Order: sequence, then C-alpha cells, then structure tokens
Amino acid sequence: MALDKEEMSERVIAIAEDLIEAGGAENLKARTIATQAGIAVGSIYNLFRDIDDLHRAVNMRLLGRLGEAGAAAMAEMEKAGVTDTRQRLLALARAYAGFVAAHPASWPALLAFNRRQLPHAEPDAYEARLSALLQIIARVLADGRFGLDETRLRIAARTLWSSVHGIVTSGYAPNSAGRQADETWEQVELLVAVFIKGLERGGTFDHAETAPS
Amino acid sequence: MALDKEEMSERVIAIAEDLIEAGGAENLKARTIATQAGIAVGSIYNLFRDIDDLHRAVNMRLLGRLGEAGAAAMAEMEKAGVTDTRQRLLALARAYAGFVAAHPASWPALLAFNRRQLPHAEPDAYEARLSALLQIIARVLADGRFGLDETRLRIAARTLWSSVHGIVTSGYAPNSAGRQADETWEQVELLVAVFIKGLERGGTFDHAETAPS
DNA sequence: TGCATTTGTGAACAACGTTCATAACCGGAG
DNA sequence: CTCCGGTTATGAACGTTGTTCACAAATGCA
Repeated sequence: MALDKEEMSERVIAIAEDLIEAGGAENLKARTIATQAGIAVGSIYNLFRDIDDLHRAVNMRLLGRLGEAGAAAMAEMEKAGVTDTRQRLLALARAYAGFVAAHPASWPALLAFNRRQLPHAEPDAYEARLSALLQIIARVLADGRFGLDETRLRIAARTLWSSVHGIVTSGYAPNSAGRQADETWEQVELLVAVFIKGLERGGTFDHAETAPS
Repeated sequence: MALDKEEMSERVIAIAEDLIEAGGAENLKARTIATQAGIAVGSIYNLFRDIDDLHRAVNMRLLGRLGEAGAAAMAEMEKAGVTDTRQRLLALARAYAGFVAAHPASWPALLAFNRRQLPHAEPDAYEARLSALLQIIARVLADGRFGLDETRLRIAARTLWSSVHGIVTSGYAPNSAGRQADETWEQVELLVAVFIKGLERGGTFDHAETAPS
C-alpha cells in the first residue's frame, strides 16, 4: 500500500479539519471520514481512540498554527524595528483576530471542545502552547516598563489576552453582517489604547476594596 | 388532568434546565425528559418543535435571570447612594461573574448554542435582552463624564462587556483548581481600573494608524 | 349524546459512535 | 516457495440518539 499508518493519520486529520471547518464539530462523522479517506469505519478506531481523540488532534494542529501566527507577528515587528508597545500589542491582537477569521467554524469548535473536558482534567499539552502565547504578551508588557513585578505582569498579560479573546470571539454578536469586523477592530484598538494609558498612569493597581461574593 | 399545556411546558423547561446544568447540552435527551416529566417522548414535540427549541427556551430563562441580576446590582448601588464609576462597574462585573459561577454548565451551553445558530440568523429576542445589559453599562459610562459621544459610548460599553466576558469565561483556564476564582477577580479589577484611568487620561481614542488585515 | 378538533402515545425509522469476529495482509523462518 | 504469528483492515451488528406518524384518548361545543 502507498500509505503508511502515520500518513493515513495525517490524511484523516486533514479531512477532519475540513469537515469541522465546513459544518462545526457536529459535522465530524465517522462514516463521512471513512468514505472521504477511502477506508472502512472501523479503521478509524485503529488510528484514533475515538472521535474526540481525532478532534483533539485537529485542535492541536490549530493551536500550533495560532502559535506560529503569533510568533510570526512578533518576528515581523522585530525585523521592522518597531518597539512601540501599542503597535506590538496591536500586531499580536491582529494576528489573533486574523486567525479566528480564517477559521470561523473550527475555532469555536475548539473552544466548545475544551469546555467539555474540564472534569477529567489531564495535564494537557494545550496549556503549554497557550502559556507560550501568554509569555509573548508578558514580554511585550515588560519591555513597556510599567513597573510591574512578575506576578502582576502575568496577571496583566492574562487580562489582556482574555479581553482580546472576548472581543474577537465577540460573545454574542447582535450584529447584522458586514461592518462587524470593523467594529471588532475598533474595540480592540480602544482596549489596547486604554490598557496602556491606564498602566502608564496609576503606578500599578492599588486599592482593592471590593471583593468577590 | 391537573396540568395545563403551559404548566407542562414550564415543567419540561425546568427539567431541561436541571439536565443541562447536570451534564451540559449533550445531556438533554428526549427520553430522559419524557421519563422525568411523566409523559411520552412524542408529547415533547407537541410542546416544542425540537430539542433545540427547548434548549432555546432554557437559554431565554437564563438570559432573563442574568438581566435581573444586572438590574438588581444597579438598584442596590443606587439605594446605597454609590455614584463612583469604578464601584458601579465592579458591581456589574461581580453580578456577571456570580451568575456564571452559579451556572457552570448551562452558561457555556448557551454560548456554544448561540455559536451554532449564526447561519440562519433570525432577529432573535436574545439580542434585545443583551442590548439592555449593554445600555446599563453605557449609562454608567455616561455618568462617568469621560466626554464620549454616543457612538464611542456604545463601542466602549461593548468593549468593556466583551472583555469582562472573556475574563470571566476565562478562555481556556490552564489552572489547577481553587485560586482560579481569585485570579479571575483580580483580572476584572485590573481591567476596570485600567479602563477608567485610560478613559480619564486620553480625551478619547485619537489616532488609529493600524488597520485590520 | 354525538361529532370535530386537539392532544397524548409509543412503536418505528434513520443516523450516529463504537465494537468485534473475521478476513486480509505482511515479514521472516524453515 | 511455503508456512505462520502478529498486526491491520473490514463492515455487519449493537445500543442510543432525535424525530415522525398512524392511531387512541381526551376535550369542547352544539
């Protein structure tokens, strides 16, 4: 046969990626995969434990590409000699926004998938790739010289990331159609601008008289 | 029979809510509902078009309660005579965070559900309830006197909401277990503080030399 | 009471993920 | 070349899912 086991796995992952991108996670059906890959249904289970395992493989590939996009954006900034914190953060945000826009179905599928897996809580290679992204942000913030110690730097990076994430995936989208992308970007610009100004002004975050319930 | 059609609908919705809360959206099975409600499987389809319709009804109830929580938080602030913008925004954020914490499974289910429905795009009564919340935020920002015109006020409100949303649902949670809630709240405090400081400083958002790809 | 309409019922259907007995295949030993 | 132990491929079969539909029961009105 022309195809190794490894090759067939990657081919199946590629097919799965297309299926998810075409119709969300619920479009990832064993029989469709088998037909498109030219194999039997049962053979899928020789390559992956179950369909969730295949979805996880697809998500790994997605996260890898997201990491590449972030690193590429930073490399481009460095090559161009851009040291301005605002522009660097906006470049990272633009990388993320572009990535989400390029994967309008598989990225939400990844988010939904991750939410389901909280109970079993394996160490997860997910987190490694994710915290790499957070460290990129933290490094940019450190270069901004806002006088943040390591702990607050980590918190600030997480805050910024989660905020951009919330804006880009845009929660609910009560929007008609086209100008959605524009307004999303306006929000990102506002967030980054306000974040930097806020960090510049107050030395750090000081008094915190309100507590969570 | 003791139960009206309306009453039975609400009872089914209540059962559905419990099922979703117990095991996510995928735990909402027709036969389980039928058994717990003491009716036949087919009868469910006399009350709701399909299971998605039932899930939508559950989500409506959820959104209603979220709106109530937000309004209650504002009313409490008003009764206490609190006019400080920071404290009012934190009260709203705390209401949202508390709501999410109180519905750890059904709220993610709502988010995932909404993402699936983008293609058919009905006018949706969702949006009405949502923009009510946004207007609460906008009103608080307006009282803060940052010199924002109506358009920028709307954008700022959406930015703030989406950011808090991103933080609270916390994207991915590479966290072990307990102090997660604490760190989430630290992030919310940082965001709100930095947001206000940023708005106070720069009159509005001015130059925007970077554009989306 | 009798009839028209609505509501309730559960067996039946298609589609799904997953399993498993069986067949095909493969690489070296004799 | 021939066999044979072990890996891989196969698709029929199983249990569960959402949904439908012919039929039974109930209900309301004249």
